[in-house]
Amino acid sequence: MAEYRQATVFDVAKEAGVSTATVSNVLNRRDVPLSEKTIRKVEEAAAKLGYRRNVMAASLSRRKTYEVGLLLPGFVGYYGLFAQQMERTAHKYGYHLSVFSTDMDSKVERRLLEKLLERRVDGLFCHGLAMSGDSARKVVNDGTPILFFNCWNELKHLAIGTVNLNVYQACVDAVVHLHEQGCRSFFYYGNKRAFATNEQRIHGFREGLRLTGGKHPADMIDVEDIAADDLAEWLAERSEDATPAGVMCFDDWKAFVCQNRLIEGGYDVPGRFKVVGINNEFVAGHSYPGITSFNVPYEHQADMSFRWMLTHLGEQAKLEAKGERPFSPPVAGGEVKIPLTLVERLSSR
Amino acid sequence: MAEYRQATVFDVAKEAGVSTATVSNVLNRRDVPLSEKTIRKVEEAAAKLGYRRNVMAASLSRRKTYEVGLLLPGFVGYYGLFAQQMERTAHKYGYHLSVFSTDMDSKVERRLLEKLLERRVDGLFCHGLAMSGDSARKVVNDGTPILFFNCWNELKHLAIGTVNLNVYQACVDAVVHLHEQGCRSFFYYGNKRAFATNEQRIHGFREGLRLTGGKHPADMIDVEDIAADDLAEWLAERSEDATPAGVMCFDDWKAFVCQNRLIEGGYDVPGRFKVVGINNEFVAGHSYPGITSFNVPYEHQADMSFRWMLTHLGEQAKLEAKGERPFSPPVAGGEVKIPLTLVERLSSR
DNA sequence: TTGTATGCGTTATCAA
DNA sequence: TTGATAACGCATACAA
Repeated sequence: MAEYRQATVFDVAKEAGVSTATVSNVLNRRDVPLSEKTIRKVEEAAAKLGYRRNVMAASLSRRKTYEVGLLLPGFVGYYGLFAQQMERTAHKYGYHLSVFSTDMDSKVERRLLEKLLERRVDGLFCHGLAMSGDSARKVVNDGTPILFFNCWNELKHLAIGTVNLNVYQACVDAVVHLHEQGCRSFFYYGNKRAFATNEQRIHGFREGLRLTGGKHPADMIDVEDIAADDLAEWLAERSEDATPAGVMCFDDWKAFVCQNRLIEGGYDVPGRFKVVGINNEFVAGHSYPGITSFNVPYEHQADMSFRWMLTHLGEQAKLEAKGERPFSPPVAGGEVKIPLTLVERLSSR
Repeated sequence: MAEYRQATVFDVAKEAGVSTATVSNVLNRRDVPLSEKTIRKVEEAAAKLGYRRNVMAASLSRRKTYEVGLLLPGFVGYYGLFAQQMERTAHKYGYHLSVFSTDMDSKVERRLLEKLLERRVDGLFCHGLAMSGDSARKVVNDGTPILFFNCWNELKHLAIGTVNLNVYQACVDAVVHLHEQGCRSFFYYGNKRAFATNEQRIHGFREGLRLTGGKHPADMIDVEDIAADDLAEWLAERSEDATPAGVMCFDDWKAFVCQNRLIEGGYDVPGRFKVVGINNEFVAGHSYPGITSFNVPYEHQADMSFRWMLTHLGEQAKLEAKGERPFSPPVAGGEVKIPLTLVERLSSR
């Protein structure tokens, strides 16, 4: 129905018998003084006409979009859950979030970035795997603030800050945990294509080995080098039968694949092999055996990221209105580490 | 760096020594005739100044945003994968996609919808579970075209069309398949809270029972009524030991939970119980035993939806430019059924 | 083939 | 406390 033109401030102003400026003032609850009567008049007129503000016009006039971008390598697993939380957090602070997935394709990445800048997003949140150096410099040069999360490469110096899950520490903890559970040989099942986010885990894994005495046999596997079908055999050949071997995996999905291939091969989990993942996704909790993992405080990570960004954008007022204490970020360009917490399950008991 | 004001068409025009209209014409490759020379001049000027079009201004002037909304009940599993595909498809057709998750909360739904309408989206894609009647009517009344997917309730009559996965037929096929594999008793493990999308499956399940002779024992289970921990025992009590029982599940995640609880309870899958899911997610393919499921043609579903919407928006030209055959939608307000294809795995062999 | 002028719907700056 | 009015950046009918 309704081929009527949408009502504008102008229509509302006429209906209420005031000026457009007054309408705008009422509807945006500004700091200017307004009489109760005009407020009521305007609000009634707006309701009557079904007025709905035009975001384009407002953004154009205000020279601020209240839109932020989120650039991810993909949509599944951790990425999707983080996106969902970021969206909630954005709305909580009165922002609109545009989520894009680069599919790990640099052509796509460049195109999406261009789209984001054309939309004049007020700020950009970006996963370390989702942005190249060229793109990052383009954004900075454009004057758009960028905040990284899960970024461990040199690009982070271009950002206003970085919010990282402490996967390093998680891997340290995992090895220590596996050792406590009786493991005397260790494997890391990783994913080269995840670059720095993989290397962080490797560092943690090594540190864990060091802390547990130093000289247990250990080896690295990568999903790129060993087909899933060969995984169980590969692990069995390289580990003793007497004591359980611990397998630290890149994430829950790798752990899931690893554990299922082991079981398929007839190896007992957790008797012969113990498995640990990261992210504590649904699949970890509902597998049998349940997969030991690390819980991610999504809300905390998202809130931290957003408050940092808002502070940079000079929106402290907004934070305080939300009852949040004014956020004092770490050193500009610094890094915040979000701790992950171990969730023990049958796969490592 | 760069606290310069962003370059505008005006700046480009001055730099190139032409008018803003010419700049706009060149940059939008319109149907108007343009001399090679001015095209080059304008493009060089734009590149030199790092000009980037302002989407707000363009949308405002054009009275069209090239933005469409996608309203989902959540972000995980099928929803997330569909969102990712819709985003790709949107970009392919030159549109921007704003994805929102209602989290199955009607307050959230209303707020998000309002945001979408404020942004003057050209159209709205909406999951059947993500929109109430009031909201749907508000959208229609607003004049914004809406297209549903996976919607089986009466709301679909408010839409320009509906694109549904044929889960009914999938369930029919599943029961027939399980029967062929030797099952002589059947269960449907569903999810009441998914309303119509659950009922479609139930209808299919019943039809499958009818087709396979009619009088095999069968029963319904719902995730709301039976705790996952009790599931295995519940199923065992209600099925004979002599022949395998088939469990058709709402989706792969339910199948995953079901299968793992059965294995945990010491029941053989697929010997004692055979399990089938829907959606063919990663978890189905990489479980052990692999879970028989139904593959979803995401790209097809997304493309079909988009072309339907674009046709409604009068953008046939855009479709043809993309080399697509002009889409002739089914009856306006009609329903398209997307077939799912069985993927056999060990869980039902 | 190119330029002029106007409109798009808000917000913000003044002045009243 | 409220009202004119000038931006905001782009697209487009119409004129040249």
